Amino acid sequence: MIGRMDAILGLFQSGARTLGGGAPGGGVLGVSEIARRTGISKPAVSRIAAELVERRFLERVEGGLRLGVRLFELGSQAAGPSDLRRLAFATLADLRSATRQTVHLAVLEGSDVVYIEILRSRFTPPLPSRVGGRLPAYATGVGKALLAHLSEDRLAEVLPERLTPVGPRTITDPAVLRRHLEEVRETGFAYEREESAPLIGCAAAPVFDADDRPIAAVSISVHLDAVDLVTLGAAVSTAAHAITRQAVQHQFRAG
Amino acid sequence: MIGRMDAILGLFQSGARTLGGGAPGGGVLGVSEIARRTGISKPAVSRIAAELVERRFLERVEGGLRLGVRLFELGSQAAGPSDLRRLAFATLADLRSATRQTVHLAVLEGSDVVYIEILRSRFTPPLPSRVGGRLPAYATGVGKALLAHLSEDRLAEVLPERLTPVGPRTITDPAVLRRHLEEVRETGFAYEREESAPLIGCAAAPVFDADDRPIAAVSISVHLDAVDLVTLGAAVSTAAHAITRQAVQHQFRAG
DNA sequence: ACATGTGTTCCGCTCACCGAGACACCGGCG
DNA sequence: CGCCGGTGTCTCGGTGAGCGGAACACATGT
Repeated sequence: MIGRMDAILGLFQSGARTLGGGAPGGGVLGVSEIARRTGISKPAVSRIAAELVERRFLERVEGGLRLGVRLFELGSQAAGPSDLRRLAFATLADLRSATRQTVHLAVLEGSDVVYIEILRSRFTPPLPSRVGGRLPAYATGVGKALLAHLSEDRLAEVLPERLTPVGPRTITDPAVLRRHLEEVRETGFAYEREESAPLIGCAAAPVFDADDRPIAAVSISVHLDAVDLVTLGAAVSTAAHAITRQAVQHQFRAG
Repeated sequence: MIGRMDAILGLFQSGARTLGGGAPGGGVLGVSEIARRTGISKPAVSRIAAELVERRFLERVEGGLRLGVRLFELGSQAAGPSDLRRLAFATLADLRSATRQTVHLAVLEGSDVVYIEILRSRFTPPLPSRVGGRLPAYATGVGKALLAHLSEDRLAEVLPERLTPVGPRTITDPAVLRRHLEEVRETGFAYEREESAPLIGCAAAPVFDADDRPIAAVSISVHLDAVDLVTLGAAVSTAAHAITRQAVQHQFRAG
């Protein structure tokens, strides 16, 4: 049963949602704990885990199991993210050296945002984001840049009815968020102040494919009183446009 | 059935073994083709694929299926490779700037070598290796550095009885390989000339964990008549030792 | 019109997977 | 020592999930 396997593997990445105090050591879980958290019987977990270990989807280590090298292999070959990453790298690097701040590239996945690439800067305080990590879309700059360009019904099915705060000033009122997204659509870029992490703000802009569907978003994160967000918005917009051009040229399509 | 899913996903990465003429566009396969290549019935493939798409392990694109963003997420969180990568990065970067050549970090996976990190150099001709890609261990420098330090029985179960050539001068005689590995064990580093790719050679050295089990290997690849391999062997050895120290310090264990 | 490819749906049979329970093992505590 | 609470694995009988042949709908090209 694939669903069960999915549930099991999901536990290992759930740590990514708890970005704040997440253990960077890499999640190690035991059979019993997995059984408890997923509701699957212990024998079943043991059996499935054994098979996943055999195929290197999991790895046995002292104290339990963790994600295996096979997933690393498959993940590095996932065409969507990898292509986008390669395609955008030069532009992102330019953006970082121009602004001297940390640059993010992310895609929308369900109601979350998944980080595809992160170019860190010494001049930006360390951020909890990780490549491959998730954050609720409505709480991040990249997320809002993407949400703003969804069709009304797509947006409805993607947005949770309850917005739970992840930063000091996360928007929790859906109506406020709607108004916010409209503004993003008009100005062409999104900004965010302390909605995902304390003292951190960012400006973000969407990247489109040939059919004008949003496929990703770029952002620059800064310590809030360091730089003017509007100036950054301009920079991030031109970078996003540049990546859009390359995406179109390489016939990159939305999933 | 997990085995079937594994077989299906495996098809998408099999391209990595055909490094030479591999399509970098990212493999796109149709249901029928998957059914043909795996021997699974078409309805079964359709069903399994549908479920994998739903869970984002696969992605529907024009013309078929390809690896999905979920694998990217899981892969980036696979603790083993990611930790090793982070741990070794600074040393590898130093090694590259010291030698001005392309640097590889790889682990052993079955009888293949899987590349964990690649730092490319302008001064080395472009190589077919990719992060997450595989190559038979016996045909690469990193592979031989790792094989040399396996126990006799581990080696026996890992080595295929028929060594098929992948480069102009791949070693195909098991006896020759054994002698070669012994030499590697004595000198502490491995070298390779045109065994994996034409005109390319490399020097490689193993990284150990606290129990002296080999966990990874570092290599420097060069255009053959550019640099002396023995000099590189010294450089790569000291780098490997440095990474070993860090691995021990961080209590990194072999899978 | 046909032939040949694609991918999905129907449906009855069967065997692989499930989970309760028992088991072996470990370390802590009295 | 025995007892406990924890871990992970094994046995085993009953059952439902997943299997594949066949038929289907939809694109191609001739």
